[in-house]
Amino acid sequence: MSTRRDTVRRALNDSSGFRSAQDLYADLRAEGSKIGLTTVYRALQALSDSGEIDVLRSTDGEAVYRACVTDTHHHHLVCRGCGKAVEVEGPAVEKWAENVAAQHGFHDVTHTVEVFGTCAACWASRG
Amino acid sequence: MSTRRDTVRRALNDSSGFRSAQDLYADLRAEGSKIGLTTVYRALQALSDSGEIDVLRSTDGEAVYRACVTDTHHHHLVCRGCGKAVEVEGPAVEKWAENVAAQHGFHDVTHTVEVFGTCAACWASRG
DNA sequence: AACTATAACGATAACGGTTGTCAATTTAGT
DNA sequence: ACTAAATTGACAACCGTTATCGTTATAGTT
Ligand SMILES: [Zn+2]
Ligand SMILES: [Zn+2]
Ligand SMILES: [Zn+2]
Ligand SMILES: [Zn+2]
Repeated sequence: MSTRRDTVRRALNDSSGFRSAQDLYADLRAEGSKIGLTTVYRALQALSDSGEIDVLRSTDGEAVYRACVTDTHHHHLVCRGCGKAVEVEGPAVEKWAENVAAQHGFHDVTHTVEVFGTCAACWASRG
Repeated sequence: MSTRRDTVRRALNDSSGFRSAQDLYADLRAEGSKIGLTTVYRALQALSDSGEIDVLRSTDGEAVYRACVTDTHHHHLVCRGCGKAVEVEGPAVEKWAENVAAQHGFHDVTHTVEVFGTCAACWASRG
């Protein structure tokens, strides 16, 4: 198994929120690593493909990644201020998605559900 | 009010699914319009800013737009094959999102919820 | 209608995130 | 050690989007 991939995974583990490839690249270079940007992208791709990390698109189209603790299906509550993310489950949402798809005759259904807000800390420090 | 903006809005109305800026540009040029790509982007931006159309990010990061019939808060059931989209409501989801955010002390909450699948027509024609 | 000020337009260049290329380096197997 | 295969990283290419800027259409005034 690749050393670089482990490096990227560890860097991602060190963060509590979603990070972009370029974020992680900057972090690693800042701590002295000689890793290349291409390798960071490749590692994230591989980790994402194998389901080890979660990926979603930020509002401006950038791909952001997270090493989640939960290994079952879940969603995220993300702070707009600091980027911190909480893993959440929603049985009601899962049911609803299946039902609404079935009602309209859709098959092979997936869904994306993300909740955004301002966390307590950011809310307090903003006045 | 701008003529070009109306042109883009009409082109979008003619489609039942989400379309990208480049899709719409291709459509309009194909039907003889001399519109420029920049203008299509500008029109979509303006329509999106004024809330007249919905925008979301496709899985590969491209921005896609739709002229929705419903003018209240809603979500979408989108066909992966033909792009057709159905507007759906989910009171259960709205409740859940609010609750989960409140539980974790988050304020000023929004959410994105999209359901993807293969519609009946695409499912039948695919075997 | 003619003139002017203002806004809209479109070709092109620039931008930013991402992916492809390929030679160099590292790793794994013998 | 020696070799074959995989990994790496600098660089260029790609693609969607945005900024620039000279041109054109629109609206208001005389
Ligand atoms: Zn926060
Ligand atoms: Zn789910
Ligand atoms: Zn379909
Ligand atoms: Zn909603």
